[in-house]
Amino acid sequence: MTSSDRPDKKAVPPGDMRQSGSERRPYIRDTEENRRESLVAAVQALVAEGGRQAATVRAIAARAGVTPGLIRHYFGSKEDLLRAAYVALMDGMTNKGEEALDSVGAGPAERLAAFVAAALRPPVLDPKAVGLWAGYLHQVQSDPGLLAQHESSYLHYRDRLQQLIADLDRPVADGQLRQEAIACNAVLDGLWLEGSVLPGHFAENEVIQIGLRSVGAILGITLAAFTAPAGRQHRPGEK
Amino acid sequence: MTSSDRPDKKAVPPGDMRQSGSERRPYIRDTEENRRESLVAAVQALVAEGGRQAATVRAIAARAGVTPGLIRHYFGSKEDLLRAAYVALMDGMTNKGEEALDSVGAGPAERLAAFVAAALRPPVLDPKAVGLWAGYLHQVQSDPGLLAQHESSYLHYRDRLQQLIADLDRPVADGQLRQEAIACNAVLDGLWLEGSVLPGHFAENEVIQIGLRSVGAILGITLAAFTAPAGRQHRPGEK
DNA sequence: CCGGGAATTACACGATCGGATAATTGCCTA
DNA sequence: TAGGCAATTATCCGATCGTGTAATTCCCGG
Repeated sequence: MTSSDRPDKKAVPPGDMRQSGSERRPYIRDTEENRRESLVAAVQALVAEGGRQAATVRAIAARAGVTPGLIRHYFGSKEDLLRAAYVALMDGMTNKGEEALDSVGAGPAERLAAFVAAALRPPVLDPKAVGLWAGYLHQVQSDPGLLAQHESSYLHYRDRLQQLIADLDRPVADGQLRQEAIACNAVLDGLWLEGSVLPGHFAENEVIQIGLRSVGAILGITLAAFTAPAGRQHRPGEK
Repeated sequence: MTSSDRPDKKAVPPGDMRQSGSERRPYIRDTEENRRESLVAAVQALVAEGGRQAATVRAIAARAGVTPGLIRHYFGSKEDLLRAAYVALMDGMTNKGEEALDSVGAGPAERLAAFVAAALRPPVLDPKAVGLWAGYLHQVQSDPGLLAQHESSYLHYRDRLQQLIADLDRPVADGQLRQEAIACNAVLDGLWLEGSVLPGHFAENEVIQIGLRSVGAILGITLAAFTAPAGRQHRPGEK
């Protein structure tokens, strides 16, 4: 439907890119790493915006600035590329929490609060991120390899959360930590979902405040209701 | 002349359905309502299992036991059918909570607990339901009509939850109910998500117990940790 | 500065998609 | 019970999908 991609035959190139005689498109060689990253980024952008159906080989190639043949050259097939893009997504998501812990003090409650807040603001809380996650859901449910990857990432994130909870100096019963981690993780997931799908229904930092208050209530403590640190945790390499 | 004398039609039927002479498939007339419901149900099943990409006109028709032409006959286009299926989905989801309240006592805490538990067990907590929801996410984000429908359903559900919270006899501050409703709704959403995507990671009724405990902690009360009522709330007309 | 080979593009093909239109048939009614 | 018409099916069509395969071009090592 998109008239932006080139038809199969060189019937009439739109006239904007290549003007005159049917000359072959010039190109520059690039490293394998760069090309793979470009293609993965293109897939993530397309899936986030329009779902899996929007990630056609021609659209991916156009977004990455190459021709469709490269997809098959660097990845065995379109399916392999989608798999690689999902793995890259999960790695990036889980790393965001770790990054938030680097630039904060050593107090257990403070660190937990920073972890919670990081999950409830961009770039994690973002309509694009939810779209990307949703676009991959069916593939995760059907592909055993991706399901294992998802389980691993989920448990890793939850274990990190549980460790932060355990670092608080509270008397805990047996098996209590696990259920608290599940509950707090659910709060983060739910707020992430609602805040991303329906932005505009929440005031600035309201989602973060609710998250901190709820996690604190579940754990029986009071988390610092500190508002946005405003640009402190921006790190090179992030968007 | 591409050796495809039979473009679309089954050049060689697998031999299971229609056997020999090309006789026209017999059919029975049905009411408009039944046909629409069949098509909507087929769409929901296909989207839940394989995402939007699996809901092709041919697959939908096959699932509904008709031929693709009927889709265009009863709905203007495939897109219109998908829209109708989404509206039906949201209506069904929000009604599930109301149904759970019909078969329970009048105590405010008891009613809230029933509402929470209903959201955390089948048919609401179900991998298919999450798949269906995810399959529609991009359409919701892009289609203004569907976004309005989603907002309406979401707010209706949250208001119902807030009303149940308000019915508890507690001293509440100004604006507290809204944030509590958002937080409790987030807990339900998050547990619904995790429990559906990763079944098997939680023991029987564990999700419900965590949900009751978390909602209780957020509201500062203690919800009855009652386990499964085991078949009491099954209602005629439910699947 | 110039060959050689890998990187990249170009092109073609079969499958399938959503949609349009014509043909047929089941069923209500008179 | 026969006629008529809406319901349903059958068939075709252009577009686009993913993927092979051949042609071309950039770039590095000598």
